[in-house]
Amino acid sequence: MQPSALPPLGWLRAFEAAARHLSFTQAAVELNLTQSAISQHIRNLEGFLGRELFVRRTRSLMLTNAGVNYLPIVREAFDILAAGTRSFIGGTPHNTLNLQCNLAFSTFWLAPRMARLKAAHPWLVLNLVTPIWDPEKFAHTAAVEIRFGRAADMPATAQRMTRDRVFPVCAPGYAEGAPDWRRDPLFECGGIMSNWDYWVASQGEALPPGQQVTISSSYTFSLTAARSGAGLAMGHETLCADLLNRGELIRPFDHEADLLEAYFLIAPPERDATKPSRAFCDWLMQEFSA
Amino acid sequence: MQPSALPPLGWLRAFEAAARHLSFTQAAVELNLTQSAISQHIRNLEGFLGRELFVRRTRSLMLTNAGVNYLPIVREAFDILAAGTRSFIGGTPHNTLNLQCNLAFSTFWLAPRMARLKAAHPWLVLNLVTPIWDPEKFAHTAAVEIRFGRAADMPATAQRMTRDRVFPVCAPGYAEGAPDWRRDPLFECGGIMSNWDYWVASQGEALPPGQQVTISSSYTFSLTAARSGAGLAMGHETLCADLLNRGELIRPFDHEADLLEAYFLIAPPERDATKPSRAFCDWLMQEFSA
DNA sequence: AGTATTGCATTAGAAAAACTGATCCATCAG
DNA sequence: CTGATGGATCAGTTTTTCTAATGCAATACT
Repeated sequence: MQPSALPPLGWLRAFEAAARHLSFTQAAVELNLTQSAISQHIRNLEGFLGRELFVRRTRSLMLTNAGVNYLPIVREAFDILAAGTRSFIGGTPHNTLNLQCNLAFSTFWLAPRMARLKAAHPWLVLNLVTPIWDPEKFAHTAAVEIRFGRAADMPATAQRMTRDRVFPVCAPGYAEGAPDWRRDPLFECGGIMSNWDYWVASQGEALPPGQQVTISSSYTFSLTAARSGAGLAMGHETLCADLLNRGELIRPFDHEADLLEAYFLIAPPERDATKPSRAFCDWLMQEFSA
Repeated sequence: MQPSALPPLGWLRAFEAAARHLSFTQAAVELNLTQSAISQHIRNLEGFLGRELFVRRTRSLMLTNAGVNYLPIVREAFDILAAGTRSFIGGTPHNTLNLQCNLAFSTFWLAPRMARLKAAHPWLVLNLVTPIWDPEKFAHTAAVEIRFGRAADMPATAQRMTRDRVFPVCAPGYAEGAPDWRRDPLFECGGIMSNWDYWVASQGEALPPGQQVTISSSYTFSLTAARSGAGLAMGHETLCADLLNRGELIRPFDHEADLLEAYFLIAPPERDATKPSRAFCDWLMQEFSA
């Protein structure tokens, strides 16, 4: 982060207010300043950014395109700071939870259980953040994060939620009911240890030299490929449970192995948890223990 | 927004740096200030918030619990401002796109097509923001938003993507192939016009007085209910296409009606679009025209 | 047309803040 | 016991922010 790349808060605040009112004078009233101060702040900000933010016509004020694009950025940052600071100071308790998790968990585990969550905590507003193809970026955003990986890679506060098994899965009618992992197309997602090599090795065998595995960047893709009948994917017990139950996927082989990774819950320490984060975490742990 | 509830940017910056280095002196070096200045800023911030942020022990510095909780808020706001401002000024071009859309679109349309997107733009990093049970909160965050609703409710810049039809859907084996919308459980999501009443009325009939519709807060829920064999849901052509193709849902009745709502793409104006947003929007429109 | 009004720009100076440098104090290492 | 480390404090300076007064251009009104 290059902190020097940030304009002073006051300039931004002036910009935000002026953009909202489309009037420097009005903005000045709102911020308890003079119109002169607003004018200067805007000018400074424009100088800083190297672009005009407003079109000043004699009687009316308009945002330039640049202004239109910059406004949401500023708003967002303010919202976060304001909401965070307020709830921190002890003002309005928020009922919104920012939750970060990966696409596969969101699609195959969370989405089907959303109705249950809603039933348990009707007041809870969830905001789901799903970084795709960028698992490294652990958002500062989210109050609660669900992360997939090995225990060793987790921070000390992470709580293990799952203890999975892995096994191949495919579409019901695939290969007329006679799939063969030695020949058929195999799918898996990159960056995890519990892959085809691992499963095959766990029964004392090895993939034939010619047998290639298609590696995708998200678990969702490989599961989707298998579901659409493209081949065999390595299934994780927890995420596949629903699909197996509904008969959208089947297990063509009996052999299964331990999933070396697991889903972990990373949440603020108990005593500082907010109401939404506590409610969600409790619900989550309960779902997993059931 | 109560702007007076925000501490000055400088204080926060000092806090962020000090928390990172766990040292006022180090933070001072990073920010090109004196240790004295950092110390004062932190003290001011602590006074403002009414809580201690650090535990000062003679030789070492620790964050308090309050500090630990406040840090992510500050980081997040900075990240947004820094990233936004930087890309705005024309520094590092970002390859990340923040996209906001609802859960149903994300689950039933986007997720299955993610592999295609990845193939078309391998460099693109997507960050999906899915507000659940709070459709009103249009994130300022997202550079691109996909919003569902009536044309009249959209901003002028919104681009219509879909022109859908609605029709009932249910699980393949439901009611032994003889479903009856006059009697069976009906599901729909609240807040949209193209509901059961509308579809029934469009063929000149009316729901029997006793016939109740279960209203859920998200389209995903009602579709999931139907898919699991709980009853009949009102299907939208675009979102159900995949499920119908895969045979997970069927259309028990022929009659269909126009979907009064549609999905709209809300994106920055062409000339100010960033590379990721342009790439994504182009891909999206192409998918829909195909 | 002439005048009043509205609204942003500009300037100089006052007020407030941020910052520094010197110094103090507590703790820890040796 | 002594020196070094690292934060706290304070007085004074520098910088930024803000105001008040004024100017200017365009519109509204008579």
